[in-house]
Amino acid sequence: MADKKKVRVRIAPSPTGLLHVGTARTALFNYLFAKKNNGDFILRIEDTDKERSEKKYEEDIVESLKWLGLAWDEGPVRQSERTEVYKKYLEKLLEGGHAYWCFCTKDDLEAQRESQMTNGHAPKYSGHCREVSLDEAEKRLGSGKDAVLRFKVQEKEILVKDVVRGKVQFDTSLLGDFVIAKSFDEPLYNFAAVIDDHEMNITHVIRGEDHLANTPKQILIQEALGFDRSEYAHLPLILAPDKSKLSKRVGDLDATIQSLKKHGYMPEAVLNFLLLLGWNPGDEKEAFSLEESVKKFDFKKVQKGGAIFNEEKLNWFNSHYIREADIGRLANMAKEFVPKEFADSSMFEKALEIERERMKWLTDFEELAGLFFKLPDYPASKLKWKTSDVKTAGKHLEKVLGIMEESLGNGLEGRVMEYADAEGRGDVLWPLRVALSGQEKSPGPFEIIEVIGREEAIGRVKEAIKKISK
RNA sequence: GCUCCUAUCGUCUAGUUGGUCAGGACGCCACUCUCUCAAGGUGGAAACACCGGUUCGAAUCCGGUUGGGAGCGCCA
Repeated sequence: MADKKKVRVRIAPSPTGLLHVGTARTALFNYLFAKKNNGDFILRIEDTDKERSEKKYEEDIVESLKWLGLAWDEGPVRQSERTEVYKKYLEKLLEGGHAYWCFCTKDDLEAQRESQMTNGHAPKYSGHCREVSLDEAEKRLGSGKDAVLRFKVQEKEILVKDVVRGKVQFDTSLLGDFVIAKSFDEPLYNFAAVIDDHEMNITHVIRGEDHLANTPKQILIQEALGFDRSEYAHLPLILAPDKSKLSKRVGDLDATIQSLKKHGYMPEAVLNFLLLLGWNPGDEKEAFSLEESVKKFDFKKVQKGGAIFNEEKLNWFNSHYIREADIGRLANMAKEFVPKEFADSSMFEKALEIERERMKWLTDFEELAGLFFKLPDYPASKLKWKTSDVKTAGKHLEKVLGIMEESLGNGLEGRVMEYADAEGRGDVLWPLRVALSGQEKSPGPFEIIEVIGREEAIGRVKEAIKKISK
């Protein structure tokens, strides 16, 4: 049958920290590839390390992925709940002579590693326990000796066909017998990942380049177990501005999704930014919704070199999406970042609509929009237009006040503008706007009136006139 | 040290089979719009790491050099 296997990919983070932006991008590319091919995207929690894994981090992974909108089709599957599965294969490997018990102590291994390094060799396990027979090993185990399971590495050349990198060759004689489990109940990453990818019918392993060196080890295990080899795609790394692997912080941001969320970034901005880090659509379009990305995505356009995390560009995407977003949706997101009295106010959405084009982050709203809710205190001198004086400002304000009091319904803006055009826009509009906002920089006077209402506006103008006459 | 990966503006990148004023975006600068700010519009500065080859012609093909990164765990 020539039927192609259904595409199945996975994102497999370990819950040892908050979801990293690098992991998020890997998740995105997995998601895009899966959806593009009508395949499945699976979430697998790699929590075999009991000491370092924490439930709260798993929760963060789930929450962050949801926030980004990267919906998975299966999972979360936890490796910690699959020890029986791994045990079965561990036994099989042991029986087949592909693995053996190793009784070497950590100290011995450490000393070995160091001497190898100083002698200019790649650190590699000596194979010391390789010849210990299974009977003998079990005897020692029975007498309470500590041991780990090592994989017997067959020395050979392995050619990996990587979707983004092309052919990559490895010499496994450099590897040394690596540890695949601390015990029957404690499998380690390279082993557990292979078992799961097989059992879950993963067709394409899409992951960060930092895993490239693990690939030959995993292929060796696959071969020993008679598994099919999956397709591999190793994504370039996201780099910090100093070109090192992006680990902890970028500016005052943590390199985690949670940190981005807290700083007032929109999920679509983060996604769009991550999408263009190491991938390009082949044309000059830059703004992509998740749906559009799915249609456009292609591994041929994935970059090979690492990409620096450019905060400025992320910021640009963010302000772009703040301006573009559906106002109701934006309001919902912005509510988390403003005082309750703002969020509950009937002015909230109108104010947001006006201030959104000035916002770089959702967190900007509170400061920008404060003037709507409470007129800031300001000195009378601020009402003076640059080519004029305070007294003239007062005169114009009196006149505008008159117009405002007369214009009950519409027509206010037209009439004020008519007056302003006659008297000089700056002379009229500047004092008006400062009277309404109390600030040198603000939205236009009519926008402010639209938000705070005519009555409040009249009050503020009267206050300005009072300030001047004092 | 060893193995692997990688190399176009400051940054993200376009550049299918060699011929482009080396294109776009972010950022930066100028101008413009404008009562201010922001947004918008227009324009500008800004790159093929280096050295050799192959060729009439190389960012593109080949070789080397240098730089950068990752990995080398009883972490993932």
